Amino acid sequence: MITSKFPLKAVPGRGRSASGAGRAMQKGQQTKQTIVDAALGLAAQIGLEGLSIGALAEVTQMSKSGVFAHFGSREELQISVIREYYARFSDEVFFPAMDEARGLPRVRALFANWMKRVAIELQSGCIFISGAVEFDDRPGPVREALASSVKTWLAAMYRAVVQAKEEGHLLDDADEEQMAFEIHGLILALHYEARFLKHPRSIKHANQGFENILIRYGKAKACVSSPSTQPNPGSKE
Amino acid sequence: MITSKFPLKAVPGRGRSASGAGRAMQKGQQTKQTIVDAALGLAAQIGLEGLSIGALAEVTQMSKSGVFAHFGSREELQISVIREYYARFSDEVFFPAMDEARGLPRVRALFANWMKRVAIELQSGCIFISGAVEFDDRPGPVREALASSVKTWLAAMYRAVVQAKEEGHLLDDADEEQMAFEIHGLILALHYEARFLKHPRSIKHANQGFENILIRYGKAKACVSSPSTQPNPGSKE
DNA sequence: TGCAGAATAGAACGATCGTTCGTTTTTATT
DNA sequence: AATAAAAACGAACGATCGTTCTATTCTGCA
Repeated sequence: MITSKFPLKAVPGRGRSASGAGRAMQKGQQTKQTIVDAALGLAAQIGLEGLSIGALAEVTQMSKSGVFAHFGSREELQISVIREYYARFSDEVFFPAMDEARGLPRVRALFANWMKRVAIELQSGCIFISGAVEFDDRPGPVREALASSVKTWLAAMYRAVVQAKEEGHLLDDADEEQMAFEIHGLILALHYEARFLKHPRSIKHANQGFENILIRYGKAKACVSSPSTQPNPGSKE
Repeated sequence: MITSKFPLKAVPGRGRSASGAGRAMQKGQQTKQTIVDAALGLAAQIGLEGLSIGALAEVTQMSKSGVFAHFGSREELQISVIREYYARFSDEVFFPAMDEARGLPRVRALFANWMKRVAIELQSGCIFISGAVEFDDRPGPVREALASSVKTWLAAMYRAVVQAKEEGHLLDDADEEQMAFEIHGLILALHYEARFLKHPRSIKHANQGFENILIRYGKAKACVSSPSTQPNPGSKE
């Protein structure tokens, strides 16, 4: 399913056995990917903490110990799930938006893809959101892996906002960090009200909220809302 | 600790034993309150799903069965915790704000108290937020109790915004539902970035975000930010 | 001071959890 | 086809979970 490689992707060449110079490993990585896929779907519904090796074994039609052997611990399984989620998130949210022109168009694309990922897509939840709540008081490697992924993504969004200001799309007094915070809030409110409260107008509210942020921070001429018809897509990265 | 009664407070007169006309019940309710207090503190840290009767027994220095007997099921314990949280939330956020003048001052007070409750207060989390993530895919009476409490509170905030528009404090084209959504987003972003990411400027961002919402929706003359010095506190309710 | 009933304790249940270990099957290479 | 490593299984472990049951302690009222 995944089509490209990412900084946080699992490194293949770090097997536990120090014997030999790593010759054959095919079937293992393959079923491990199957397990992680199933785990990701499970974690999106019941959370990272709700992930159980027993339930995972049932879904994948394997034995508990067979599943367990691929990770060595439950925490390592959770971390693998986080890495996989980060990879898919990058694939669906970040990279497609890089095709848009630097500045406001790219910020628009990032927000739109983010929204699609968080609430519109399937009925599964976002583990960047559920995980934050589960691990905000629970230190350890899982929390660190999650926080690292989230920070990377939020920093990417922040960077896009900074570029928008550099490109002259935002007012001179625009606080980029503040703007990124408010955008984040819209996504969180969307996730909360759409998924938990089943509020039918959440998507509209999130979109309108984004436009309001642009009314506050954007220069008037840059506030047209058709991101797909940009005149100059070939600007350098 | 709780000083007043609330609509969602536990009803005292529904004991399980149908025998007799319910004469004496003092110690029971008292220790039940102790248990709920401890459970609330525990749930605020590890979530409603993380609540375990065993851990609760340890904290309260009671036996598991002794704790259990007060609720009859884990779900009933969770619901009791939700009711208690709702009561405290009302005490600390809603009712104090009712002393402020109808309209924008009251909206300001509600937001300020909400912020205090969610992030500034102790290091415990907000179960209205963590619970939403835990139960957004888990139907049942606990989810219903939680959603009911949250909806009651969000409706109260929405009502205050509607009143602010009625009082002429907001622009005529202001969408009250939209504005309440954006305010909710600020609180959620504050909770996320302060608690999980430990971001030091989250509180400032939330406050600034609120001011930005007022810039968008409020009439200029009503945008002064000193809610405690209102000229007419004696307007009718 | 008794006495009924409420409140708590204690032990045990079946289930599930993550994990360990020894064995067996499957895989990839010679 | 033979072989060694990798992969998966199956059973069991100690722990903890929510819950049930019976017995004991405590409380409030006559």
